[in-house]
Amino acid sequence: MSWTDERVETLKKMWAEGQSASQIAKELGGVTRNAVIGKVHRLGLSNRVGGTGGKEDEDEVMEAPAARAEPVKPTPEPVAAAPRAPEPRVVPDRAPSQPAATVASNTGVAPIPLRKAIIPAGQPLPPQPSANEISPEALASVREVEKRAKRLTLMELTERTCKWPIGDPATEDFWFCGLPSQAGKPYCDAHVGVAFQPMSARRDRRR
DNA sequence: CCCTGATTCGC
DNA sequence: GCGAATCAGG
Repeated sequence: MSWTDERVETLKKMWAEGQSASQIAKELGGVTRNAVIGKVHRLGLSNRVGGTGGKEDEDEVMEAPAARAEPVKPTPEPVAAAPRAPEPRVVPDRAPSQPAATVASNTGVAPIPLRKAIIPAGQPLPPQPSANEISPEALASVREVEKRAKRLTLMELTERTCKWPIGDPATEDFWFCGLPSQAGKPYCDAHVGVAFQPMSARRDRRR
């Protein structure tokens, strides 16, 4: 494989989107993440944005919120014709017994009724009658994480990537979280927090 | 061990 | 220019 204009373009785009070198390599195919990183450097776009010089994979809740009232990434490109203004979010109907079981065997046929659970991606999330069984902390955490979701497709999921579905399965605005889910669990920490809850917590929150 | 990007250096 | 090997780190 060689770096055709098209492939370079994909590389630039994905790198700008914050995708990891390995993900870009997977997308392109025929190259390793090393190749991607090498190319990235040769293209002179090593520093993602701003140039914090920081490493990667910064967990937790940001660091040093100092003088920062503007988003870090202004998104230079308008992307395609994707009117993702409101960007509806689906709150998966989680159940300890078979959470998002539709994921594993998802053949495109998704639970349509979920559409009812669509909520606007607003800042304050008022106590919802249906989703109020989830702790506010967990919800906040999830929203935060989903911003940084790897946006994996069904095919890209592995044993250690979060399989939490995000978006509307009926549209193109659908992907899987994809963040690390190490402990052999199907979800990342944030989503595990929403998917699995202690019985006591559920009962306490119950009316 | 999983993963990340950064750098080196023979090709 | 390319990218595997290696380094440094979470």
